[in-house]
Parts: sequence; C-alpha cells; structure tokens
Amino acid sequence: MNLETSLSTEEAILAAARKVFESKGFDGARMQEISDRAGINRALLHYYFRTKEKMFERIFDEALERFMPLLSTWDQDLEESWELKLKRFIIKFITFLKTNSMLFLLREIIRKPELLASKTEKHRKKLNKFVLYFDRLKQERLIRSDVDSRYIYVIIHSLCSFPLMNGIVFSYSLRISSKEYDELMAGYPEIISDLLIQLLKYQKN
Amino acid sequence: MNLETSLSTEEAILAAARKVFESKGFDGARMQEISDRAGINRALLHYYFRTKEKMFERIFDEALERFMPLLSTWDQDLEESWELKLKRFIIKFITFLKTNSMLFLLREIIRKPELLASKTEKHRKKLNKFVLYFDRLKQERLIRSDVDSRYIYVIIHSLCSFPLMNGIVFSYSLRISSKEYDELMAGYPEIISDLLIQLLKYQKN
DNA sequence: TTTACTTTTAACAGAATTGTTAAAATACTA
DNA sequence: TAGTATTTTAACAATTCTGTTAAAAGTAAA
Repeated sequence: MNLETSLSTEEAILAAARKVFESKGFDGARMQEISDRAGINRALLHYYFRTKEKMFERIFDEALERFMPLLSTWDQDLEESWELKLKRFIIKFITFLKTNSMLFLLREIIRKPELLASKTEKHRKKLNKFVLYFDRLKQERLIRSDVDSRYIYVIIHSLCSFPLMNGIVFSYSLRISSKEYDELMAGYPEIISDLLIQLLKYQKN
Repeated sequence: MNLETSLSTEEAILAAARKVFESKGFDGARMQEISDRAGINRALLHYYFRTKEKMFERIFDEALERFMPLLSTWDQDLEESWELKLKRFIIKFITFLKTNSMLFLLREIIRKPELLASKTEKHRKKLNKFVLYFDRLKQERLIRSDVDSRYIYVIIHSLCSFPLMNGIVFSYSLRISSKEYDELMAGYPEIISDLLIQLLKYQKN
C-alpha cells in the first residue's frame, strides 16, 4: 500500500466531491462529474467510498466539523468582553460562510432532516451555550434585558448567514456584479458588529 | 372540453407539483411522486405540461409572481411614514416566507443562475426601488445617513428571510419544537420592526 | 344512440445513473 | 527481477426516471 499516493487520490476525490455536492446538492450531484473533476475513473469513487451516500456523509461530516468550533466562542469565560466575543464570532462565522458550506448544510438538512439529529449528537451540549451566555449577560446587566435571548440568537445568525448564502440574489437586486458585492461585503462584519453592539447595549424606553 | 374538470385536474397537478418541488427541489422531485399526490396517472403530467422542466417553470414563475408585489412597498409616496412602510413590508414578507417559496426560489436560482435574469426581466425596475427610497430618506434627514443603503437592504432582507428558511435548524439549536419555534416567531416581526426603527432613527456618534 | 372530441391510463422505449467485477496497470518487497 | 499486494480501468448489470403512444374511458352534441 502506497500511503501517500492513496491519500492524495482520496484527497482529490474529496475535494472534487466537496465542490460538486456543495454547488449541486446531493440530488443534483453526479458521480461522473466528481470523478471527472478528480481526474480519475468513476469506479474508483466506489473503490474508496463504496456508495454516493457514504461519500456524501463524509463531506457533510467534514463541513459540520468545520462549523462546530465556532460555537466555542460562547464558552463562559469572564475575561473577554461580550463585545469582543461578538466581533470574533461574526468574523469567524462570515469567513466560514465564504466556503459555501452553510448553504450546503442547510439544503441537505432540509432534504433529510434526520441528518440534523444524527450528525450533531456529539455536539449537543455546545448548541445552547449561546443562550446561556446571553442570559447571563442580561442577568449581570451588561446588555439590555428586554429582548429574549433566543431572538438575539436568531438575529445574529441571520445577519451573518444570509448575506453570503444569498449573494447571487442580493448582488442582482442591488444591480452590482458579484465582485462588487464581495467588495461591499468586506465592510459588512464591521457594520453589523457595530449595529448589534449598539442595539444590545442600550435599553429602549 | 370540460373546462371545470380540466381546470381542477390542472390545479391538482400544480398543487402537488408545488409541494414536491418546494420540498425536494427540481433535482430531488420525481414525476411519480407528483402524480401520486395529485391522484392521477403519471402520463397525465406530460399531457398537461409536456415536460418536467416546463412544469417546474410554471411553479417557479408563480412563486416569483407572489413575491414581486412586495417590492411595491417602496414606491415613493410621501404620505406614509417610513416606519409604517417598514412594518408593513416586514409583515407581508414574513407572511410570504411562511409558504416556503423563498427557499425554493433561492435553491433553484443557485442551481440555475440564468433563472434570475430571465424570470425577473419584467420586474427589473422594481428591484432598485428600495435603495432609491432609502437614499431619499437619508437625503431628507429622516434616518441616519452613515450607513450605506445597500447594507440596510441586506440587513432587512436577511432578518426577514433567514429565520423562516432556517426554521428547522434554529428550532433544533434552541432545543424547542417546531411548534414552539412558530409560537416564538409570532412575536418576531414586532421585535425586528422595533429594532430596525431604533437603529435607523438615531445616528451613532 | 351515434359520433366526435377530450381526458385518462397502461405499456413501452430510451436515456441516465449508480454500483459491480474481472482484468490490467502500478507499486512494493524480498 | 520475480512475486505479491494495491490501485485503476473498461465493460457490464440493474435500476430508476422521463417521456411517448396507442388504446380505453369519459363527455358533449347532433
């Protein structure tokens, strides 16, 4: 067994599969297209991964593993200010989003909702750290207390996710090119950091 | 020709097709599933619509036609306050979103980006009304002028769209049932209306 | 009731797609 | 270099899916 060669073939396949699954989705993806991209015979896909389904799961798992560490942002340590935490999260999140993985994850979860429960089982605990953290901030009067933390969760995630997932439509609606949209979006993390901080800081009255 | 019967068969097919295309996407949709749902023979689908592609286009067009009128909100009339306009838009938008059509549209546009240009051609003018309207509000000092209107566009649409498109994931992350999530979301339009108004009104300094 | 037209169905054809297998090519080891 | 194990390929099998067609069933009008 030649480990290096074997690994690089497997890597080539995975890279191709990632690309194809992310852009076409499981249903639209074709084994032929993946093997073409990887520059190998189609049967090799089955040699390495047995079935399309298993190959897909590998890609899905990897995307999830890249995403989950983001949630550690909300581990409750007291030293860092919530403003900094928030900024850090937004930057990391948006960077992740640029890889297209988010739309991929969402699309496939909608296709097959079982994926959500089965694949995130081992990250179960991480999932509600955000709400716990923000509840605590409210308790300690560091942020406004009149908005349900779950709304804050939804708002932050929406502001981070959607502008990148929906880039094609937004750039078209704003009548600018994809490139111009990307340039516009370069300033976006800062804008929403500021807006969110401003929003969370002051109580409405 | 029996018009009534024919119409109701066609309607049954369209309703079934809408359901299947929206949940599975074009690639995942099966003609067999659509005909089963409509309670008719599969060949009838072709009798009425010739091909899967043509049937899909009909569904896509209809979803777009339901969506486009929302944009008229931003016609520039002076009588209504921008706060009211905004509230009206958010409510209507979120109501539309509940039909699942938004995720459907986005998914299919990503699959086949040409759809965007070809299908929205006749609505081209409506698309940039938002930015024009908000630029004018800034000009007249009715809202803060230090945020690019295109960011405001992106922010508002993200806040409206994503919480409903991503409902499955959000409810899972927040550890509540779909039903509880829906109940939570009942209060959402008001929350973001207030937040956005608060945000747009006051200049940061 | 007969005739003509429309709607619906069953059966079939063709294409595309996933997965298998046996043999060829390549790499490794003694 | 010979032999063995691994990697790769071409050809094939099986299934699934879209689209066609000819005939059956239903409807309306003379």
